[in-house]
Amino acid sequence: MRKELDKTYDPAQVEKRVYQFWLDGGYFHAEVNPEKKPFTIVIPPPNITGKLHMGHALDNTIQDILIRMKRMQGYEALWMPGTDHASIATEVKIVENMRAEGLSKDDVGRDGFLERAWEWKKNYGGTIVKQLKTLGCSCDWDRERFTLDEGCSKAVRKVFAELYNKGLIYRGERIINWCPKCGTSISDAEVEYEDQAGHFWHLRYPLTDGSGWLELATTRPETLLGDTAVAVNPKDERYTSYIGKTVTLPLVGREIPVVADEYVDMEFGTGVVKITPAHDPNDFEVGLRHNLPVINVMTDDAKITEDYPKYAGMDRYDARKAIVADLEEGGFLVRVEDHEHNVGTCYRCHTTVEPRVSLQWFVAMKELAKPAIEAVKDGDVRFVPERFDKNYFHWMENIRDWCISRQLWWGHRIPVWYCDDCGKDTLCVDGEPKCCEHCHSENIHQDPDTLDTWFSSALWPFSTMGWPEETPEYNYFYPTNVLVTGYDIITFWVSRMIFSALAYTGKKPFTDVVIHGLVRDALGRKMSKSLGNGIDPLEIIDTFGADALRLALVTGISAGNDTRFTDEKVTSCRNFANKLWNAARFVLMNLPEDFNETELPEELALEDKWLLSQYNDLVKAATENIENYDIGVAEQKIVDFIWDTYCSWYIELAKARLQGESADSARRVLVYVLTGVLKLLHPFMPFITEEIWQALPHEGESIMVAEWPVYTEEHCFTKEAEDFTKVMDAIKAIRNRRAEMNVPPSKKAKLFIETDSGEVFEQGAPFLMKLASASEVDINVEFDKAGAVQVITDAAKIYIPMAELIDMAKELERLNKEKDQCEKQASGLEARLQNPGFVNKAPENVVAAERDRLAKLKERLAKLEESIAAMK
RNA sequence: GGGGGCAUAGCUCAGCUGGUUAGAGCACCUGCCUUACAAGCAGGGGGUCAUAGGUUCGAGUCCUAUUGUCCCCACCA
Repeated sequence: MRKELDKTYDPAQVEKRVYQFWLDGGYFHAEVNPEKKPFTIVIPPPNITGKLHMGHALDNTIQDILIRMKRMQGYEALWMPGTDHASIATEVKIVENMRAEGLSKDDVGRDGFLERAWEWKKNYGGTIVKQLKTLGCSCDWDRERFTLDEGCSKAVRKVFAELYNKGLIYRGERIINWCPKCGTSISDAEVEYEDQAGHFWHLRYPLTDGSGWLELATTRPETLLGDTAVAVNPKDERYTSYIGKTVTLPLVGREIPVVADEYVDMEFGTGVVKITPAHDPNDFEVGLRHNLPVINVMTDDAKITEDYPKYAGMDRYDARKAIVADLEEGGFLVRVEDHEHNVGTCYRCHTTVEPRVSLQWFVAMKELAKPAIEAVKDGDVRFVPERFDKNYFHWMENIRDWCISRQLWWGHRIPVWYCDDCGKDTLCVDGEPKCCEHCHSENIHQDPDTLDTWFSSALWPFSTMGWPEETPEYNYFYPTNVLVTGYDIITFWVSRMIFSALAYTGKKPFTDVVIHGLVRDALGRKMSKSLGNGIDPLEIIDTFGADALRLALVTGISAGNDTRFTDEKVTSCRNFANKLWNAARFVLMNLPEDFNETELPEELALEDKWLLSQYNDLVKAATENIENYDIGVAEQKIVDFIWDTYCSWYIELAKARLQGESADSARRVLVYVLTGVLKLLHPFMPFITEEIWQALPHEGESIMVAEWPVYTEEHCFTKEAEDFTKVMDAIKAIRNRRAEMNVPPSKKAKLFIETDSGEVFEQGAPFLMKLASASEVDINVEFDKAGAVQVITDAAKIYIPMAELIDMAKELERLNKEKDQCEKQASGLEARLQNPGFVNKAPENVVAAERDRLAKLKERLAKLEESIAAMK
């Protein structure tokens, strides 16, 4: 007996089972296969600290849609999964956990800490992977990778060594962004700026020679302790005479020079700037130009150093208060203004960063950026939508050296050892060096720092393929085809993958970069922890099913634009799943037990050809849309086809046939087209489509590996489709009229049709009876037209004898109104067609279409006039 | 300061290289338990496509300016 489906689709009892079925079948696994063309996507590796949020859900749904379609199209489709060790995020988490036990990093030591971190990774690192599985992602889990696993680490060390040997990685004292809370440097990209209300303190610094003072303004008075100069613009005549003199630093008493530097904006403030090279990036530059000393006044946790006993140990903000008070007392404070300014904060913890001079490792970016810019300019790597290349160029063209060392323990340790005797570096990418390679001293120690997380994610597209080895996977699957990610991560990750890939593999990492927007809440707000407006995808899956969630996420999306997630959307997607489910139930209920046909019948009826024609067009359009990454458009077309074309029309049409002679061929068409649209829908809604496909007559093991439908000339039934549209138009027009007159469907009425397409309407008669409440259909026969309702379409004039229901005056009014509209349109068209500009310059097909339209309008007008005349 | 997005029905959004009468979903109104589905069916109302110019035979679509709004980058202390 054929499997009975429940009346309502219940995703909960389907999804787990189906996913396991796929896993058991090994359908997600891709292998090097010279017979097939490869298609590869690498997953943006989620952080092991992460929980699946809507952003992941969208990102991975899009990837799954692409990879599932390509797999069905016969590509060897690899979706490479994995996770990111997320140095700061994870380390912060471990530290928090330890704090709960009353322990600090120093208490447990480096090895003890790493042990805990790996333990944590073991316990929780897989959470997000499990969650991706509930979403239905068809990743090749056999190949799952981790940025800190042996292979990735090897790639990291290899790259470090290459850059180091080329002199592109260097160690130096630079001003960097320091997060006092995380206790580490962070790169420029990791700084987020936010507006904060602050103050502008106007101070005066007395000239050492006692000839007066210079007034300047600052937003950070506490950095005064580290001032090593005061600067003015060389062109500023007000201050020319001061250049070369010295001022005495208030509270500190240090004598510091007045220097001239272009950097100073004469228009801003007083035109005098205090220079603190150790705590401001611009001041640092000024300091370099004028050979100024760099005086660091703060500790790692942003407290004042011991060098200033009065303020030592004070937090930078407490020190600010104390210093301002002292300045005021000393008569150095002129006035205080309110001042709104942008301050940099740590992207992980949002603590205000402290610019700080320290010894760090950097990657020299200028040279690496060049080919990366070229690759996008030449179109080797393509952003979708294109406009994001502007962001990319801007970033790449103005790039500064990348600070890659982090004062953290969780990550790839810098493979450099320092000699305690000669002071030189020894690089070692394989294990530990025995001695210093310069003086052979055994007194060496490894750099304690680790690398920026993004250093390893930058290698992800090829480190996961086995690089630096030339593995079969690397040769076959790399470069990858598509990268799918949000616009918020272009600079962090995408740009770094591009330059890394070009520099180390000599190949681009991927061809297309598909950018999607953010998933916002129903009010258009960013989902955030602090607002508490986040929607948990797992809860949505529990309530509505993974398919509904996936469909809701891609409904109406367009590349690069944000989308809103609303209850209504996911509800209607769930409803769609149910609709499809019931359509399938209907088809199955009408299949005899021994029915196993998957092919079309020899003889196709008019409506079959119409449906196949529509379906054929859908196949072409949807495939092209997905290939062009117009996921939202493809989704809409497929859903519309299923709901409207297939369910509302064809199933209803089929009902008129299923009891009769052509039942068998109707069944075959139903099954054929349903199977086809299930395939088209499968990338979007993998679970329900598999469940239904299995219940239908089918060949093969799983819809996942069934053949993707292809457009075929054979099913271009243009003429038949057009003919059948005439019948549909008539049905719609009749329904419309009956609804307007409030005639219930139960009240059947005779139809008299006058038409030039008699044969078409003969074939359509059963459908007029079923769908337009006709009791009988007479075509082109004589009858008494008096008192009949008249329905006019392009192809026919239909009379419904319902004298008792008609208000003749109203009927006449309606006909006149319709006539007026027709005339208006016709005269507009005529004007256009008489315009020589239009006729001569517009393309032929456009002109022809307009002519055709006018002809149809005129026919219709004639019918209307005739009807009006008859009523008088 | 530089760059970019968006502005279309009450709401959320589609609308590809300019070409019929601008679409969908939700909401709203009317009528239906029509034997797959009330998570459904049939029908309906509702838009001077932000504003002002321009290019064109033809503009929601291209150009310029304006307004509003959001974002990214820079960071004048």
